[in-house]
Amino acid sequence: MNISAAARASGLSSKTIRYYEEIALIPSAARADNGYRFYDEGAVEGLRFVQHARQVGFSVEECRQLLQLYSDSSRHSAHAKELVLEKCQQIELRIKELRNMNRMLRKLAEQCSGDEGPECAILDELGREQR
Amino acid sequence: MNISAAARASGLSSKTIRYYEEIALIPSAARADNGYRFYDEGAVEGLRFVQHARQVGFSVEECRQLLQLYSDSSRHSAHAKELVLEKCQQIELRIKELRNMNRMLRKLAEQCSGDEGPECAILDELGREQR
DNA sequence: TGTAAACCTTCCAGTAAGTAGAAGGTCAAG
DNA sequence: CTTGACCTTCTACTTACTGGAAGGTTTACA
Repeated sequence: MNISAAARASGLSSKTIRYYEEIALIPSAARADNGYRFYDEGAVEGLRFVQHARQVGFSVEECRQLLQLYSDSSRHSAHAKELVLEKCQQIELRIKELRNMNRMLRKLAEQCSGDEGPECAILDELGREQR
Repeated sequence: MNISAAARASGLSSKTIRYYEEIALIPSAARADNGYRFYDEGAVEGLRFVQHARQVGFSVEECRQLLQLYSDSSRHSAHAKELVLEKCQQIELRIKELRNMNRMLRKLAEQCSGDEGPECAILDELGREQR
């Protein structure tokens, strides 16, 4: 399986796979005689693992930790669970922040007539002092 | 008012103010004889404007557009309102994405016993094929 | 046999929005 | 006169890739 097939199989792009190898997130791929990288099922599993972890919000560095756990036979599942629950909390916090922004934006939009005239409560409000 | 007072007054850091000047988001500050930047109320208003716009989720480039509107006497308030509502939608989309991630994370956490043993549904699941 | 498309390789540069730190000048207080 | 808190510019680092250039390989087709 060459890199673009591995990309299809894992949901990553070829570029991203090379990048992950470069930063040693994944081990260096084996090479064919012509210098092309090739991937077996085990290698693709590692790629998928990272893709899924990234997809649910883990950073690349966090993926590194998860991969270590993945290949550590003496791991405690509590450790993985802790990482997942912590990530949950981070995401919930971010959602709260975004909801707050949205509330402010809607308040701004409400105050603006949205017509052809130049007077605009949004722009006025953004320049004003208080919170 | 020197840069750190302007920073306090606007809610930005001195570093960020210099950065915004460097990328020409805000006009170059006036200079005192000693070479220090100084800011009058008008300049601080510009800084506050950007701080508020960033706070509600506009990118620096979007701030540039908003500042143009801000200083355009022939503007239509509809234009500002449109930018705000579009940003609302972007944020709502992002919230949906984050909620989806959270749902997946919670599902993973549920399946994991979270004990001292090595078998872990989270890690298994991340390496597995399907969605 | 030639060639064109579609792969692959490496390397360099750029993105967003700052932040950190170094080296050095200035100013106010005691 | 020194100490600390300012200020200046400059360079480099961050995150997680993405784009593109230059060049090698493989495969399909005329």
